[in-house]
Amino acid sequence: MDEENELIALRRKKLDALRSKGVEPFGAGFEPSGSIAEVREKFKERETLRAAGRITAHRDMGKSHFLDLRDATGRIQIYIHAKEVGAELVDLFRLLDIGDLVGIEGTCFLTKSGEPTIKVRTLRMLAKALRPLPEKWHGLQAIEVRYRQRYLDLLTNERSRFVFEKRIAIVRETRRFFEERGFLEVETPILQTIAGGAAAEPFYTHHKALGLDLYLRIAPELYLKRLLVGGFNKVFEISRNFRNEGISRKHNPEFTMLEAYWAYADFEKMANLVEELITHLAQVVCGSLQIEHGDGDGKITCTINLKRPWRRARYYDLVREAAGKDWFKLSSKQRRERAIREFKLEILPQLADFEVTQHVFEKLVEEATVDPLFVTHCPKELVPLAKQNAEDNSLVDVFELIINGTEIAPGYSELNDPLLQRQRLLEQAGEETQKIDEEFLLALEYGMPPAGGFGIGIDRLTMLLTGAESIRDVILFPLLRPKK
RNA sequence: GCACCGUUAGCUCAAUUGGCAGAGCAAGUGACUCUUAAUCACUGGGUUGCAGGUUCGAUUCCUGCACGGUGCACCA
Repeated sequence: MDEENELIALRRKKLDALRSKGVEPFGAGFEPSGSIAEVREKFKERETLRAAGRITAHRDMGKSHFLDLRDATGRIQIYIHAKEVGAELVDLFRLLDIGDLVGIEGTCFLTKSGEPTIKVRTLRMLAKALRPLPEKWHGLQAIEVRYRQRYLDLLTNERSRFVFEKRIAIVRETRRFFEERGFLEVETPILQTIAGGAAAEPFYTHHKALGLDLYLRIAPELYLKRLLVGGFNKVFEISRNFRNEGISRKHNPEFTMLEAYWAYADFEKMANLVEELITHLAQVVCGSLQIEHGDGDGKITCTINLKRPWRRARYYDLVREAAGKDWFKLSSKQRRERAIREFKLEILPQLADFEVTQHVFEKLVEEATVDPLFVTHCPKELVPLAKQNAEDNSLVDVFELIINGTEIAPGYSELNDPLLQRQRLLEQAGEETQKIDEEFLLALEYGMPPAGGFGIGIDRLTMLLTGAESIRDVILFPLLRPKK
């Protein structure tokens, strides 16, 4: 079908014409004087420079032609004059299209309007584009195509490229942050026989030679803790996790997680570390602690203030603030009535009391939070892998960091009692005792130092720092159904 | 999985109540020796996502399907 398209047919004809002239349309081995930004820096009138890039515009003046040559670093204008170059180059030039990749060599000069321009002396075809690029002014708008053919999005939408450059900077700076503090970056298995460390539906796969069913990890946690047992006292991993769940604005089936563990630290120390990390990233990546989020038209809808210190508050206090001072004095029935009538929540009758409270918390506290908030001392039912609070056994020593209505990072004082850990995992597994990671429990029995740990979803953090409203805008190739 | 919305030229978008499917960019031809969203003239380009239905007539109304978006559900 596409082969019938006249635009493609024409370009194929030009491709054939190039070959019949003995010009290879997909060249190799061109050495430019640098990236186009570097070429602009080296630009000096009458100097000879070489540049490589994609032709993105062609302004035809008859005998004079101006073209824009672009790469990710910038744009430079090149110039060809029909009477000042040989017939061979003119012929070659006629077969160029917008979108082609070329390498040129020529002399620097300034046009009368002062534009740095290279007058082409030789031109090498590097790659003929057989399909036209999206329109130059509006760029590529179709959301689906931007995800499916991300290269077109990156090529035509500067904003999109900035988002991914920021994401790259976030990962790079995160590594530097941890290395400066003596943390070791480690790699742990993605293929696991038991998908532990979180409660999520895993993907499964199979190893042929071993005849072994395997899962893709849902979290690296249980392996990082084995390393704490092994004496690596400060470790972190930036890793892809896989969860076989629904896709949404905030969920992609594969996503990138940062997890860090620090022996002898506790959840409060980890909260400090998270605060330092995120403010550092905001400073380096955004140059500011005021993060603006806007709607599609660029109107600013909210400003997140990351200035330290961040508020820390206990779970029960926050619930009382939002749901009423008397909330925990109410009967189970009264709470349900209030949740349904006043807070307009859907509360199914089979929910436990703590789940009713959690629903209220999510709606009234979480969704309303803009600036960073550490929620601490959660009820233990919500977080079974954390240490119990020394003064109140119904609470655990954890924080949940909330920014802009989203859970950004949970952190714990990690449970290191192997017997209690076994009990919690058993409670969680219920009937499915095969899901208990015995190797992990074995490791704990050798003694794991008390430690603080936390996890941050890199994707959601990138959303926060770039103002992206969808996780697909911060993942280069988000999962989509194949197009038939 | 459920609900709502969307899908028109290579790209960005129009199309009145159901009445000849259009524009800009891109493309082709021509003009122009400094343009830069170049300009000017002319030309080509469409199975309106796919399959049905209603109708004299469907981009428009109805049904089903595909893909996407948003919300819900799922998501220690």
